[in-house]
Amino acid sequence: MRENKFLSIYDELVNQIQAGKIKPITKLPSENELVEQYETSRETIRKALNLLSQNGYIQKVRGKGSFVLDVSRYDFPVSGLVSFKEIAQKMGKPWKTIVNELEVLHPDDYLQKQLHLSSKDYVWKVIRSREMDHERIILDKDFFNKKVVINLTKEICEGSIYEYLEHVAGLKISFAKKEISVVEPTEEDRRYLDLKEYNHLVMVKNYVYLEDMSLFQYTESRHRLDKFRFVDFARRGN
Amino acid sequence: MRENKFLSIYDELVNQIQAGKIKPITKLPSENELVEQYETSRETIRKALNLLSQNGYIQKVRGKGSFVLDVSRYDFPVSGLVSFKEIAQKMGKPWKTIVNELEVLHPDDYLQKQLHLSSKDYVWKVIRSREMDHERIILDKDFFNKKVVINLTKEICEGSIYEYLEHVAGLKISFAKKEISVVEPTEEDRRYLDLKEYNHLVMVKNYVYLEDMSLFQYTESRHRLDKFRFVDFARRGN
DNA sequence: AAGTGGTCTAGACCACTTC
DNA sequence: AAGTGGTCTAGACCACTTC
Repeated sequence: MRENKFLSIYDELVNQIQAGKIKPITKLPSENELVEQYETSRETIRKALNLLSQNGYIQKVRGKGSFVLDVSRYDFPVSGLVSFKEIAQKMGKPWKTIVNELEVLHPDDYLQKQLHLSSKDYVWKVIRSREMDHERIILDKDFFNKKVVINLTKEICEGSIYEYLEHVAGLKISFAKKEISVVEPTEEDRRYLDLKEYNHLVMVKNYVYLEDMSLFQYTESRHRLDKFRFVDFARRGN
Repeated sequence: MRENKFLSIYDELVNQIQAGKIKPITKLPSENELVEQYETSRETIRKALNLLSQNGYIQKVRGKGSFVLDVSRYDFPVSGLVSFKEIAQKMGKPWKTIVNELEVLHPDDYLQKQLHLSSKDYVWKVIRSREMDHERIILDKDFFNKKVVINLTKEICEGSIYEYLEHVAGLKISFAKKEISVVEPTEEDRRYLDLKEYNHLVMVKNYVYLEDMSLFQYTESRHRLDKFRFVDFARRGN
């Protein structure tokens, strides 16, 4: 009984929806019925249902009830923070990460501005090529505040840096801001990517913040045009 | 006193943060203090604070308090549903919408699949060029289920169709799914856009759902590479 | 030990939908 | 009139942080 009550109710309902035990378009039991089923209070049931709603599992309609949405249509994760490793594994394709550069240096002007640092600070610079189907299609340029990320190795960078930071280093990532735009490739891009004839690439800037509100990571993910795909799921209001 | 209590508290705090009366990094009054200030219950204060947190205004830390984030850094709206009109006005540039095509027709195979319709149904087809700084940089191809959107005119399409649908037609839009990818321009794109030498464009597919869970709109927004920008703000966990 | 936010309860009144 | 979800209250206990 360690887990929160509303979370375990949420988990149970998610499982039933994903297993197809509760079918799309059908109505969930009413909040009062769920109160009896789970022997809890209405506010606790409502917390579970609001989570389901926020995550796109149900649609609540005042006066009517909660309806199950067709989850099978959303083939991509809702969350905005997804690692290359997760995506590659989901797609079931052969993938590899190549660590091109790994070093500690003082941030240049641009990086000072992105990470809110001074020229006397230190940052980790990690340049990695992401290979899928034997083509290098993504170039990830990660910069970490050295004060926050003390230690990094080639082995860590070949796996998922996120997994290391969250589970081993114990960092608590709270939010991230992404900016997507299209740019012309640099010499570096041509060196580390199999760019083919494409003369543009999609750049995803990523600013990552910790729980204490400090910005500790700036990343540029540079994607070959033909392999780029981004999915966003936006709810309006409640 | 028509508005919800938690919403008016939320609005008041947002105003104070945006006006700089509550400075970034400073701590908000504790929940118990706010309970006294606003003469309400703690759960109501918590609803207001959770909204602030979800919308990126504050960061709550267990045992410590709620901290104000630096809002000035997020120059773009958090929400995923933004109309061209809103963006253009925000940027303060001269803009115009040109309605190229407006008609009712049976959906073709592709559209039947996108909108889950049959060949016997009817859809509105709206093709609009979006002009900013005297260049046509976005081509919006909107398709609406005729059963839902009964009436459309050239005048409506020249403004914001969203505004019309939500405020005049009374439709309640609940969520939308976006897919961003890069494609080669078609003959249609070349006809309706000032494409310059670019031989790719960014395509944003948009699936829009009503409150009753029905999919009623499919849109392709086709952006000239150099003018495309998308910002996403993702919170992790609570 | 005192203060913080996170969870939970049992009750109330309300607006909206259905019949 | 009965059922639905939305808001609100006044209280309780808890885990975590600070001193």
